Amino acid sequence: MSAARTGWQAIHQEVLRRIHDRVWRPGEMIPNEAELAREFGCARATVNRALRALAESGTLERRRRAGTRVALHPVLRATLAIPITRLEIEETGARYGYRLLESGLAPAPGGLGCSGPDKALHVRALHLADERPYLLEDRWISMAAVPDVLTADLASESANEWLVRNAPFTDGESILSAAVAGEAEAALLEAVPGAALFVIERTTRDGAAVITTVRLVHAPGYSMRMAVG
Amino acid sequence: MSAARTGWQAIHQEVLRRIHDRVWRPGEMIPNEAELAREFGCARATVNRALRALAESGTLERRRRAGTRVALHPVLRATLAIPITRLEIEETGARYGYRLLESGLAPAPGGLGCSGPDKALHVRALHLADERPYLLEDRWISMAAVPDVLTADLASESANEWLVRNAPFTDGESILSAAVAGEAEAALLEAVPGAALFVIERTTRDGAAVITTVRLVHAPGYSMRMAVG
DNA sequence: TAGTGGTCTAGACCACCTG
DNA sequence: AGGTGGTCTAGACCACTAG
Repeated sequence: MSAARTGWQAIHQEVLRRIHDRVWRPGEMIPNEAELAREFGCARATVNRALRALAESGTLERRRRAGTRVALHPVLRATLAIPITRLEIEETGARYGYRLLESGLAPAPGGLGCSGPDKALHVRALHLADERPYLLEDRWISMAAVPDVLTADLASESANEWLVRNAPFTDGESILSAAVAGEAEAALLEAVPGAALFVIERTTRDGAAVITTVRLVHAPGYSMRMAVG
Repeated sequence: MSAARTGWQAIHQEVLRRIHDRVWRPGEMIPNEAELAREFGCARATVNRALRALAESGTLERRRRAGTRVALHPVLRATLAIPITRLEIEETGARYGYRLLESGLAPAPGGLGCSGPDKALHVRALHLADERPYLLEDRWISMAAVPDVLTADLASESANEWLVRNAPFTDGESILSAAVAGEAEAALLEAVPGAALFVIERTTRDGAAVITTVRLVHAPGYSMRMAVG
């Protein structure tokens, strides 16, 4: 198990047990750090280490002066690892394939960049698993933010992978949704028109500047697994 | 900003800057804690605090004896808050509505429980936003794990909400996918048959015992936003 | 303004693992 | 075998905020 007989993990575990067993109920205050340190016979810093971990995971709510309480709405946080598409496919044991469909400069669409009509690189590509369509990628890359992308050979390496290695970013967001396959998409993904497709639209930024916006359309049958807890 | 002139957050920020500016490149080793402590003029524990945070976010990889290196594949972790459905709807400013469709005991389906054919409570319900269908919930609740659920009034409070308050869990998983609306689902969600629906299948456990398995089918147009970074 | 968590320190010992 | 991160300690000061 993840048990620990000593140290901050033991305290972490014991606090979790008390919450689980309703010794400390949601919304209730728990003793302060000094008190718990006395109870567990350790330094306050050790208690702090355990309670901080529980606060970071959303189990506890801590505020100076106000003290520590059990979170009222156990805000579940699901964590999702977003790998490079090639690795995602190879991890399933399938052979990875990649086909560049289209690549060219074009005026950037609305969302990309902030200062007027920037130039952008528009790339469409298909990722394959065991020679079968797996993911359709439709991407805009800001030339202002990543001019070097012109030197990349996007026929042999996906924009996804090149960007991960060469375009540092600070933050971004993803929007997940479901969409019906149109005729064009269906043909590329070897699906029937009308099939349900899992779509991810992701934007990544470096500070305020948008680096890239991408629409990822998965072949039918795709599902995304997330751990909870 | 999230800047900090002193303390571990300053070190956290400076390390991020060096990675971002490619002073330390992906896969490269960085100086050990003692060295950095000398450079920054602080205690080793302070450096440890900063580097540990970066390791937890996947930016650094740390191993005893081997040292600390910049993560090779910046494993993006997207965090998703899973609120109570009622709160999720109310946060958009819409009026929340709830309609219990069906509730009854039945032999548990395959995945639920581990020891033979357990009894389970099968609940189907519809969540509404501004009187319009928002989410169709089809849930199995293990009677072995949560016998008290029989005392709940699932006509006035959703199983979702009752479970969050009364059935502590330790872990679980969610699977996201896209599905085509069948006739029955379409009717309930006031959608056209053939529409693309966003589906979440979630299982939560308490230790080894499954508490509940639920299939959540969202009305067309639903999307889920996740922060990246 | 007093009490709480947040952080830092200097030192120490330990667990792990690579070379 | 020895160096690395992981952790603990005892004490101190600081930052925030409820009352």
